[in-house]
Amino acid sequence: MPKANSLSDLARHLGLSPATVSRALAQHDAIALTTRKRVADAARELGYVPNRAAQALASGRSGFVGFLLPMRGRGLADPFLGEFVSALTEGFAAKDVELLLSAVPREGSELRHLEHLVTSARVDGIVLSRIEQDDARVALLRERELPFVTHGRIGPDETGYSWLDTDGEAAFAEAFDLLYDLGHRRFGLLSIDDPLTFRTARAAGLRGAFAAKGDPSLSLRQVSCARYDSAGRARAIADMLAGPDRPTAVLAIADGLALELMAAAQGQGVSVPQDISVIGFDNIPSAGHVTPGLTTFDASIADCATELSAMLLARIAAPDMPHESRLLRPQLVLRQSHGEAPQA
Amino acid sequence: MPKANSLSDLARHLGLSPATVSRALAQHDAIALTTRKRVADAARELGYVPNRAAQALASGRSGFVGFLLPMRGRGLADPFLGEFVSALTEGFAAKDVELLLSAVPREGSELRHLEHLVTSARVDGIVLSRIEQDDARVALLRERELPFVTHGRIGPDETGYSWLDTDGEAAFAEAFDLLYDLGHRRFGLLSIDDPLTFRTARAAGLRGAFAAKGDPSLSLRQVSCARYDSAGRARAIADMLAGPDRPTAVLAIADGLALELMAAAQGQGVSVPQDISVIGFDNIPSAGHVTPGLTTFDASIADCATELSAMLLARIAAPDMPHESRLLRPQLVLRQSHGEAPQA
DNA sequence: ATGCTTATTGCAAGATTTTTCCGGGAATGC
DNA sequence: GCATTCCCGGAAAAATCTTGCAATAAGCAT
Repeated sequence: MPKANSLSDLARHLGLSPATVSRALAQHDAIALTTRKRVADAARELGYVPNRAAQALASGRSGFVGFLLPMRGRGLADPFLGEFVSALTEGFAAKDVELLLSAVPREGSELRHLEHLVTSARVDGIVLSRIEQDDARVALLRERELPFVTHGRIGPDETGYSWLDTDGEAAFAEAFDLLYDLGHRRFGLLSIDDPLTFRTARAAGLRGAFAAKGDPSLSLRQVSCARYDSAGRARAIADMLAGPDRPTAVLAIADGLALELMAAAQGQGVSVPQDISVIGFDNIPSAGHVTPGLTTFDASIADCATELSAMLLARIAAPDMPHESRLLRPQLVLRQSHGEAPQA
Repeated sequence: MPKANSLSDLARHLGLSPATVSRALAQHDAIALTTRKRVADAARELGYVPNRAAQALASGRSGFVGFLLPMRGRGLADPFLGEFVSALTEGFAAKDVELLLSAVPREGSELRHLEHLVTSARVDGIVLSRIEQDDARVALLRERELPFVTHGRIGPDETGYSWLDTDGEAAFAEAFDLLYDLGHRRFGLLSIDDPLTFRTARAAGLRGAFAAKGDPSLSLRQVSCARYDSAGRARAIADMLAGPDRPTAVLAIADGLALELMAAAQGQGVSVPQDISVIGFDNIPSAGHVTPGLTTFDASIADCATELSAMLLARIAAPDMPHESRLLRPQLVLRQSHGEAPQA
């Protein structure tokens, strides 16, 4: 069995021009159906597979979508990164698009890196996550007119780009109400310093629900720390648990923090949930494995990724369509880390 | 500031030929150092970034490395996938190579998919994992002479390709000896049905150590299940725990199984480690979060990935070098899921 | 027959870079 | 001063596919 390695090989073998073969394989309807079939059969027979680089150069479409991976060293990968990229990859595969992982160097500007990625024409679109206030990456991509979607959004009512977000505001309000109804009055919010917008939304949700009660006996202790600084986290957690008037209910911005808080509390004889209730966010696998199980919100990261991939494919196919957005309501997973407020 | 979008733009601007500019940017020593510097400065100034597709077409190098991602649906991604691809991505980034994630469709041959990937010239190399007995993918890549490295190996003494593996044989022998010294005599091996070679190696390690004792009071109960069938796993675990002569020490081929076994045991009033000792493999995050903490082996997946990326880059740079291999000794992480054998 | 559609296919020009081959100028040695 | 060597840089080909436009063939009405 001979092999056809290039389009012209295949064309010669069929007695057709390369142009016709190219269009036949792409299912152009300018090509007779019988010809298309003949070409497809021959291609399969001869094991012809188009060269992606040539395709990209000629068509201006690379067939890749980019995702930026910030480098931060051992054990600091997002716990749901695997699930997220898996679902993205699968979503794109339906349209024969592949996911390109691009490492953002530890020091050096992520924006520069993104610009490089875009101008090298390596990708037809970008999935952006970890959205910040005034995110310069969003501005760059809009200016360059490269299709992109974001996981998270800058402000509450964005219409200038396509985004998907989990409704952290509603979630934290729901958590507050749940705990309030269980008698809690001294609340804590364990947050992060990074200017990621999900932090703001969740905090706003909590504060909104808090203010809505108009209950003068309510108090809120807010503590935050740098996300990837374990000493800083320990300090923040210690602050949260310090003093006789420490909160009886703590909302943590992410499960990782919630788990560390639970461990620290138990380490100093404060038991969960009898003395302190803890609610997290994300529902990472460990949340179900600790004792007591961590009550948290499931943001169904894989569904987000699937949805994002569909949104991005749509934008790539029709860049001038109006922007879409989706706000997903995270699901409260009730486990054992919350309970009634302790008697004063 | 003008923009140079193509090599000829830049060349025109500099009054040089595209050829010279190309070579200058690639640091060929046929180009005067002063010229190289002048070109580099102009490129930075004008924001020139080479088009990757054109580069790939002309040079035959895509600048991408492929990794196959089997699709199996929600929540079934490997728990260390995130860490693995993160470290791979970072390792490749040093040489400006990016990682391409290619989704292997749920049904449909992985081999066909791989062949397609290779003949489309999308990637300069491949990282292969989940190595099986007589793995056809290895054979294919060798035949096609595409650089690749494997995480795992087919047989004990492979020299026909470059591999990196964790020494599961030594690890399981070590675990056996540890438990034997704690007085255990009735052993269990909880394994998987899939013909992945790490299964064989770990089982061999256990059986070798077992046989080496020559102790007639020793017994071994072996149970296995399909990896992604939760009913099957439950059945296997039930079998493992059934009967009055159930093992007092179980080695699980992977942490996921170990955790489920622990939960099942505790669910039926068998306490860990008083009644039964459990040791896993992989050290996934949850292993440290469960109660009691799971004693397991840390295969330091990120180190493996870093090493693999270096090996593959070396092969791509010099495809005719002799093959390398690395056998990494996993580290036993002592937690609380193992202990002395119960009194008979 | 003639002319007009319509349906198919082919030609040639890109798309952008790398790479091979080669000419010309400068430096070197005698 | 002449031949030889050494560098440097230019022209053109090569890599493979897509696409706009031209061309051919076939079909049909007049």
